[in-house]
Amino acid sequence: MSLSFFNTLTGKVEEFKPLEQGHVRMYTCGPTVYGFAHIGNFRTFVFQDILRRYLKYRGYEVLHVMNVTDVDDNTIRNAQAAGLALREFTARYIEAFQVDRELLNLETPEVVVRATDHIADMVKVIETLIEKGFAYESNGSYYFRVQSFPAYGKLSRTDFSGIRAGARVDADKYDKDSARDFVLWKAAKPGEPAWDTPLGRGRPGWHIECSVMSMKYLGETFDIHSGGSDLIFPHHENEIAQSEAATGKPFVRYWLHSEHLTVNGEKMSKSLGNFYTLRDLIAQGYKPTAIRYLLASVPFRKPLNFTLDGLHQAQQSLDRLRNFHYRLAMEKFPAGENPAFAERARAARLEFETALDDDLNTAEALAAIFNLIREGNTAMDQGEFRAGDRGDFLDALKRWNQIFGVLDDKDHEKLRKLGFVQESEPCGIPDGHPRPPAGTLSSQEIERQIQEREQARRRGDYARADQIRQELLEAGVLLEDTKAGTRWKRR
RNA sequence: GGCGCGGUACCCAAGUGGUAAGGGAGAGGUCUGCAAAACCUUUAUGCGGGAGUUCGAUUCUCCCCCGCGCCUCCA
Repeated sequence: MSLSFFNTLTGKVEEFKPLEQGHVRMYTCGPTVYGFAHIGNFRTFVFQDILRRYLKYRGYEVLHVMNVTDVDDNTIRNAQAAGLALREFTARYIEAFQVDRELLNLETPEVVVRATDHIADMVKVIETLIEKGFAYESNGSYYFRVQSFPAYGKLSRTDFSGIRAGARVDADKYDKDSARDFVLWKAAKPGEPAWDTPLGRGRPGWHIECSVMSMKYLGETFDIHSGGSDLIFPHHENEIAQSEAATGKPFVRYWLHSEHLTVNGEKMSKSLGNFYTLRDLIAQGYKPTAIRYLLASVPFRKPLNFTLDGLHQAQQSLDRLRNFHYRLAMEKFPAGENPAFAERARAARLEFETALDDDLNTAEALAAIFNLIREGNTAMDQGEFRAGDRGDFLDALKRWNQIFGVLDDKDHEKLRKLGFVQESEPCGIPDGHPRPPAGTLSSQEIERQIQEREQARRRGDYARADQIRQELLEAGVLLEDTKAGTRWKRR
């Protein structure tokens, strides 16, 4: 089976064929930087990350552009509330977003662009739309005339030909010819940031930035555009209208939309106030990789109901994965090899590739790797696994992890580096179980104490050995005595 | 009202016209100085309800029930 995606535009799963062989040009809608992103936002960003990783895995050269919306009603309002200039205010949350991305192991797109760096480009496209008769001016603002673009509604499968009864017009804010028309350029208001342009003094509307920046870096027609399902209408519908009206060419070939993250069965959103940021969860002692695992484990087109219990389960699953990886890497096996295991590892690889080829079915890809783990453990327990089989299994895990990006536990290092781990500060109590303070001991110190415990064990001083183990546990470090030696984990 | 998504074991969650992946949790077992951890085994005659098509449906069709999303703030 070849790589296929569900395309919102056609409503079907379609084989993916990029415009240019071997190259993929894709645009993803990034955050509006007026606060910390919440994990609902990150569900989409994790999906987009898995998408770009898998495209690369499949041998494509990926040119990925992501935008940052740094001017809109929300950013302006919050910047004013904070008493900061817009640019200064948004810079803080852009930085926070980058920190969160690093914690979640999200790859950096080839091009990251800010709306306010592209005002002139947007003005040019709006001028083109005016020249071609798709846009009009009203009280210093400019609007796209939806009626002039017959294909309007093709993405969201909505028929706008009839007059909608009860449609409300926000005429108190702006003057539009029709309720459906959307703003391209907003006339300056007192006290708001504004740019002096040939269109007059004002600021861009939200939708125009994505059209302009995507086409600037990717061309007038490109392969993939993705975002959360709430962007289908009106944002992406409007992008299509603006872009295709301006160029006369198809805008995007494959539209990919992720379903929402819910909490208690309701969409997680800032307006509902029912959201968790990454930082909220870290403060409660949860690991960023566990969050990534959870967000990645449900296929992107399925709703995902977020619970702390679910996050705990994700953490446990991740431990199982890492335990096997550790055992595979560290345990001593008899010399030789068993060809059946090389074949088994290869089969597992094909299974997860087939799963991901099918519209990025991450749940099946997980099943493929867990089946390999179980069979590997059994073979090791029964003494059938050979030293020469190690490489094949490691290779399968490594390839799987190129997509999932959760196998290595760098959480503690990253949290420390990024200033999240305070010396001697205890973790919270996430699920009713008290947790010992974590992060106060360096890896070197832990290793040293393990050495000391080993010596105590060898001379039969189990009282001392158990004391060290207990002390480490109280410092948030769990010891495991395995055949391959003593292993430690931070809790 | 229009459009769309979902309802699978205690929890999370795949999937197929031919008889239910995987993970968590629970239970049993193995290993270990001890404990912990780890590992193995095990847990749905059943896939929201009803009718139909079929040799056979959880999977297709129709009707119904429930939850959620979008319908110019929103990943």
